[in-house]
Amino acid sequence: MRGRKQSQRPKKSSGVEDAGEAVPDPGGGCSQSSDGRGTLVDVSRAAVGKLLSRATGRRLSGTKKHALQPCDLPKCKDGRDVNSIMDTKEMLETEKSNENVIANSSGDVNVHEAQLQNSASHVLEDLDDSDWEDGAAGTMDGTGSYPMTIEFSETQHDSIRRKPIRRASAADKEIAELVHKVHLLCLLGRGRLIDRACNDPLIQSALLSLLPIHLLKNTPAKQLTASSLKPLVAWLHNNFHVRNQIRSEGSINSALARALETHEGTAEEIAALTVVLLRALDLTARFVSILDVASIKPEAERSNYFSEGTSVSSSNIFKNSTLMVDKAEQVDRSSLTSTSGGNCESNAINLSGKKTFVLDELSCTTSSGGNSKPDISETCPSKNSQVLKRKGDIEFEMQLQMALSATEVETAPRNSSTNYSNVPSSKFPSPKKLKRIVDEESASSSRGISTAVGSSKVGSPLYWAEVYCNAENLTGKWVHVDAVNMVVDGEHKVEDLAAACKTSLRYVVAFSGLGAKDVTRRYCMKWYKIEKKRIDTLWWDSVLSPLRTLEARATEGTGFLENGCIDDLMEHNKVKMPGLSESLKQNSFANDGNLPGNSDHNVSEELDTDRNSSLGKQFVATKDYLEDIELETRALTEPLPTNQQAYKNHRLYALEKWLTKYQTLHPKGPVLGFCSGHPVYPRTCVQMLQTKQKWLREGLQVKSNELPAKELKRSLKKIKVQESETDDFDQGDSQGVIQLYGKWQLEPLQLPRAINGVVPKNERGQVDVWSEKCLPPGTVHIRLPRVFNVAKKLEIDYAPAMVGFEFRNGRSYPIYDGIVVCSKFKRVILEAYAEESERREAEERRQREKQAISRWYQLLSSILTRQRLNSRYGDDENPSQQVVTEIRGTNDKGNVDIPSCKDDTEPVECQLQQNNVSNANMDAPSFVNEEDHKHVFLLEDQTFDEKSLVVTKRCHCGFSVQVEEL
DNA sequence: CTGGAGTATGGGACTTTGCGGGCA
DNA sequence: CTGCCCGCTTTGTCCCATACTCCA
Repeated sequence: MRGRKQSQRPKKSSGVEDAGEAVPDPGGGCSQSSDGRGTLVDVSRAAVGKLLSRATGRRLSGTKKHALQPCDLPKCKDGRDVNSIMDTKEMLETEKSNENVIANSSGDVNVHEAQLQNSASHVLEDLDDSDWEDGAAGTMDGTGSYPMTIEFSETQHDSIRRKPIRRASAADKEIAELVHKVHLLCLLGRGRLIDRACNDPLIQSALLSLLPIHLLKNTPAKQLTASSLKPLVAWLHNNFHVRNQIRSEGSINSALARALETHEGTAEEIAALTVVLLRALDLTARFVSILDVASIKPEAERSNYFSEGTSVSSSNIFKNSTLMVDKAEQVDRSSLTSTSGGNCESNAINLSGKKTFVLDELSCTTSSGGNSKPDISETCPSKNSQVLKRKGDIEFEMQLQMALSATEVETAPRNSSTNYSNVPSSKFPSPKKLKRIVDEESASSSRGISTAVGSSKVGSPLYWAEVYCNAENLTGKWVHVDAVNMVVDGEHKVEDLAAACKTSLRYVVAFSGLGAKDVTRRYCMKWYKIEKKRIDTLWWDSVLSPLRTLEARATEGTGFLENGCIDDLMEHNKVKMPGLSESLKQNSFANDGNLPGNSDHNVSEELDTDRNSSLGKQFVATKDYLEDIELETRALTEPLPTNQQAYKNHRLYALEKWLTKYQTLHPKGPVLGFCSGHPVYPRTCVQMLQTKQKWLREGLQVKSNELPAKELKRSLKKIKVQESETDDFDQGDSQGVIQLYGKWQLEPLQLPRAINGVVPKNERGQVDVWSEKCLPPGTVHIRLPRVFNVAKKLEIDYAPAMVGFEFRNGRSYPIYDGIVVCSKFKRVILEAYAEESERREAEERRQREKQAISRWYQLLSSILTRQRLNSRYGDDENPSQQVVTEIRGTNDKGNVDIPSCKDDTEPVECQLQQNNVSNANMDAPSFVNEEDHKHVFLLEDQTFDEKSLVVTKRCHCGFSVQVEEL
């Protein structure tokens, strides 16, 4: 039924969604496979195309409407959109070059990465083709001050006037989602790059050589605990400081090398160095990053955009950029040291969105070999998303440019003020303290220095390391290590701290072995808050699945775990959910990588195989698997939210007041707690209700003596309609309510059996075949066209099969497909149908042949007639030649007869017909010169072929005509 | 500042069992 | 005359999710 509807209902949105639909379960949560990957590529391609077309579309419309006002708002909007493409382009370019670096790393991943590269290059081509000059016209001025001023006042006015804010359309949402996805992919690529750099033996040994000997000796490789890491982290923290400026030369490896040299680096570099050190000490370590991506929703940004519009300094992105550039050049020129200065300048000057900017940017990146890219990507998490959150998707266009200049010019100095490295002994600052810092910064930014980029996110933890401590937790545990902030094992602090810095932990990803794993659960306690901000799980899983395999392989090193240890582990993790322990155990032995109800799980088949091979008395627990258990445990033991709205779609808990019409609580308990006085029930108690009819379609019927679980009042309008139609007021009560039943009130559908070859039918004399389950026992559904004729002929009882409805003209019409008959007649009917269709085909063939013959006859007759007329009246020099040409012409044009003849199953006949023509042609030359010749077909010259029923008539001149007797 | 309640709105799901004319 | 085939034409309502406003 559902399938039918989907196919019949015209899809309102297309493109990506359609592409997605073509994918049967892309990644499939647990069954990610090669086809999933392939379609991912398709989807990505379609998406990029869509993004571009949309951007182009917007641009065009903007130009059309406001061709006379180059400086007004739509024009700006127009320009921004161009910029948005530029950013996409850059991001894709980043990804592209990133992937080039790691091109040989992994087979599977590279398949879709290669495709991504392709799409990236398509994008680039397209971008280069588009006319940039047009879009840049409004903001051409390098100084930007004069046109900008006018712009602002207009813009602001406009934004106020346009008070009724247009809600984000489906297309807007789609674009935001696409941007979100692309951004995610880029950040994933970035993380992999860093991870790869952390494996550089040169850097590792260099760092190791700096390590004091006592630390080297005192760090146990075995029996590692979180506390034993503290001296190491303290050493790192004290010896490496967060640097004020960002260098833009060299690869990540060289950046790390330089950080080693200067004992300074970005937060990212220091986190990376932590990983380097830990790996150098032969510990299992990962690089962890918050992927602080562009928002998945356009609306929030939009609304913020307008609400913040009251602040002049932040109302307009162009103003921001202009301001930033001006200030940057005036104030912070001094901070632009050697290499970064040049880069920044070129970006800043061109910020207004000209083509030259992109070219500069690209040339920079290519010439420096991906060197400036680290800076781009690095600033993405901390800076760009903030822009997005505050300004909406129109800001996305500018984010990379702005991030670049802001990072180099503004953020770095600001970093210094909030930098904990300046206060080596400081621990994590309290959230309040951070907020204050943030506030101060916002204040300062509103005074004119860049407000554009993510100022409030400064100080947020974005990068850290995880070390596998095998002596923790019985089974070992991944321990959070943040050398920048000198925190070890502070996973629970990350969320609050990030929240204080307005960063949400939507995606926390751990990188290792060029792979990646989503470990958000470890750091995020309030999952319900981030769930809606995350991309569709299927997509994310399918993206991560190859990376997960790599990650698991890299951190492999199985620990043997006795059976009972699972219980210990459960106890340790304070599992409150009944059944989880059991299911986990079962799963571990069934080697099913997917835990119940956990869509985040995607343990690759390979790993499953590994586990299979080592099944025995002991079950082998990989780190990966143990971590899965840990994360799943967290997922199932989420604390109760404190606000009611969080229960609306909470995956674990429910409040009765937030249930929908068709939901109820059954059983109504246990009560897990209270929220604002409302009892909290487990989500598992929420049951879907349906009407009897709906359940019928699923092959279920309501048990006798069951009262409706819920009754809904019908809408007044419908009741009125019914009453006016039926004029029947007796049933008042039952008409006024819709009776709903739950699954626990149902039993399998028991339809009356077919008896004596008679199909039980409904009141309309048909059978509603919503699914196979709805067939009366002892009957079959034969879906063949016109099969009812056969049944009728054989006098077998049948019922038309109604398979669904079609909606046209505002009305619904039943769709019939085939018939329902008793099973015992199936064979007979099929045989008869085969015979009948054969007969029918033969009949059709005969008809076609007959028609072909008649047409040939007509053709030849007309040829003869024409020839006769020509020879009698015509003054053409070469009449017969004309005939021949005409015949040819007719053939060339593909006259109905010939092609249809070809299509037929009768090539012989076709051949014959064509031969007739050619005969005429061949014979023609013999009389060509005899202009006045009249053909005379004497009876004695005539031959008759009995087989083909062809009469060949011959003239003494040699001309012959073959005529088939009809 | 946060959260609850109420309201507005976009968008998706659901709706649900002919009829008349031409032609063989 | 009968039975079959084809084309007609493209709704309207309700509900849910979400965002916004107001207020405590």
